[in-house]
Amino acid sequence: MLSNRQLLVLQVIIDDFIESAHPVGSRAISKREDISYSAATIRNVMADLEDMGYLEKTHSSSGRVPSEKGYRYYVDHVIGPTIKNGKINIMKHLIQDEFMELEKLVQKSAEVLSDLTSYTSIILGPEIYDTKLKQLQIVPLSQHTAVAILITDTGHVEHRSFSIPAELHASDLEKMVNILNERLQGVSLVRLPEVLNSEVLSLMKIYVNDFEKAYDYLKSAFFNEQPSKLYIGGKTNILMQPEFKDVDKIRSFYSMMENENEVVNLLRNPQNGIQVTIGHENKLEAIKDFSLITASYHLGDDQMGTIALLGPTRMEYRKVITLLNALSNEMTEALYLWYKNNG
Amino acid sequence: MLSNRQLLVLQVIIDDFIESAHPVGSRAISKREDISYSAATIRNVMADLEDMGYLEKTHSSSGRVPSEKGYRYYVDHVIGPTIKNGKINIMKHLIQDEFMELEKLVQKSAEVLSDLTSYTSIILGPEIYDTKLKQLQIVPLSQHTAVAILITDTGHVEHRSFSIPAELHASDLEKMVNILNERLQGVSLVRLPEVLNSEVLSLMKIYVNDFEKAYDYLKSAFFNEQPSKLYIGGKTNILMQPEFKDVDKIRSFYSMMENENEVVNLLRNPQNGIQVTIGHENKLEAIKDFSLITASYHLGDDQMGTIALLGPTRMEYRKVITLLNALSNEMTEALYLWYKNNG
DNA sequence: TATTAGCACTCAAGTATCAAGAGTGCTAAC
DNA sequence: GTTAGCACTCTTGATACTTGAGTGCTAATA
Repeated sequence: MLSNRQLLVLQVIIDDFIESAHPVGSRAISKREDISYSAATIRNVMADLEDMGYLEKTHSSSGRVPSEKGYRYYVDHVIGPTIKNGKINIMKHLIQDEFMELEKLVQKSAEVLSDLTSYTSIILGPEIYDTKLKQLQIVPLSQHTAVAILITDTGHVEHRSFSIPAELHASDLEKMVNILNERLQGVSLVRLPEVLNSEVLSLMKIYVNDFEKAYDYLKSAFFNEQPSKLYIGGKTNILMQPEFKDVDKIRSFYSMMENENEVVNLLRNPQNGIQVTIGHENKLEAIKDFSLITASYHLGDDQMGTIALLGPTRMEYRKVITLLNALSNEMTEALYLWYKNNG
Repeated sequence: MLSNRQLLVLQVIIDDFIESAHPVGSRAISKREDISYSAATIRNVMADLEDMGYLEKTHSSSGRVPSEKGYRYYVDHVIGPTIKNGKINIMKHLIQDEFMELEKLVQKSAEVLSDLTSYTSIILGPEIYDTKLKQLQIVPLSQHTAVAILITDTGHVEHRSFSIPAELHASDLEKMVNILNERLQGVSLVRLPEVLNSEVLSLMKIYVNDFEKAYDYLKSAFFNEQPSKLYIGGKTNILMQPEFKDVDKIRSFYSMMENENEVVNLLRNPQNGIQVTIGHENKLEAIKDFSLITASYHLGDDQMGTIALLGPTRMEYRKVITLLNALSNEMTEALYLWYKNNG
């Protein structure tokens, strides 16, 4: 347990370092208005904090720098309790645009978020779990090709072109689409493959010649790859940070960002609320120098998606956490409204 | 006009420099098997080439480095004549996938291209000028919202969600869609706004209540923004190049790449064939250190799109130009086949 | 006359040395 | 318990020196 004075010093050092990116010395601290101790006293406190693992030196006679443990303590005990559950109305003007699709809205939010901080923002989702199939259409383009279009009740549209096998007759295709629409309308997307197997397959056997081929086509066209909707904003922001002067670091960061799967895995956040992962707490090698703050947004009980900010461990935690918390609330609210209008 | 010897030396220097990224000295050249002159002779030649502006020194006693004029000469007179109009079958396996959409195919090509070189690849298009509208659909999602879907005869799908104004009745909406489909089917996309104005507007006046509102909605939903289909591959590749150690350069490069419009403008290439822009020949400040090689691919007479590679001025011109030339041929052929199947 | 060997000269880049400054830890005094 | 004082450490930037690669020029050579 830290004494009040230790806590104060830790806090001041972290605040200072977050702002300046330079190691903080005892004299600088003792000069501050809110500190009434001499440099020597501060030095003693700092030595204690270092022994406890909250601070580090860059070399034997340097000022102190927060360790990851220090940041952890700072986030958990200093910032955490002060966060109010507010909103800032970042998205207000975005939501008002009636043409705005859900996805555009999210994308826009990612941009705003990265502009507001100087970090990289990542937004995952929304994955609407009880999204239901609204309509399935197959529009023939020519004798050999057609485009399949899947529309959900949330206005999300997926499409896939495919060639029509010579064996499959146009009439069969039509029948198939009719069966599918009849049986699958209103079925939630996650249950689609299941229902397809249990209910539709048998029907197709009866009515559609060469149903297997058709079925295979259908399945591969829609139900294989679930594209994760990932929006990244401000990828160049980390280049502003003094800790990323090193080209190798930059490269490993950008390589990671280009790999969607890795980023998605990073964000899969089982817990609710704000989640802070500092430096080596991150499982991914490429971001051992980074901190990642994630927040989820919801509709009802289902987690819908994740907003995150990625920056150096020397991050403006207070600002970022407040912002992310607010935005997550706003998005939850916006989704609720949006959904009410569309439900 | 350069003498044979001068040309030889220029060529050797450029080849060497492209490979090593280090200034090339006279001794190194004279040691080469294909060079039978002493270092002193080479020095004289180099001095001449420098006077003519084809070479530069990095400092008064350094080896020589090609100037932009040098590269220009090299590209125009050394490489240009040797390029054969070949194909390499990069895309062969890509095209065989029957599910592949045109856009995916292009995207994949961009990836392959950047993997094959160590530069950044940019592909624009395909913009199919005589793409025709196949079908227009409006699927209501709820009382207040609907999603409009536009399908072209090339299998391209655009969609936009919008809210239905209270004043607009469902029956009107339906009527409108019917009118639109009837009148606009088969109309080429570029002529869409025009035909909309001339033919459809008057019809709508007659049959649809509150046609103006509906018309406005429609227009804003589809005909405003023409999304340019831009695919970029290997953005991290330039970080491998030794000339981009400087964080500022990296930042300005990535900032530019994030701005789609700028990139698109870069590629709008009025001419056919391969186009090489070296260093300061580029209009965009951010790529004054880069060379850009563009090639167009076609269907018939219309230019359809552009493939490009962006790398340092010290680029493997021979390899890149050969590759791009081949790929442009392949894409033209692939499009032809694709179109034949779909026409 | 064209080529080459030789030599003095230049510059970049790496290395060593030094001084200044910021900061520490410890001790002794308050 | 707090602080002043002091010796000590380490970084940083400046300066100088060395080395090596490379040049330009001149005079000798084929």
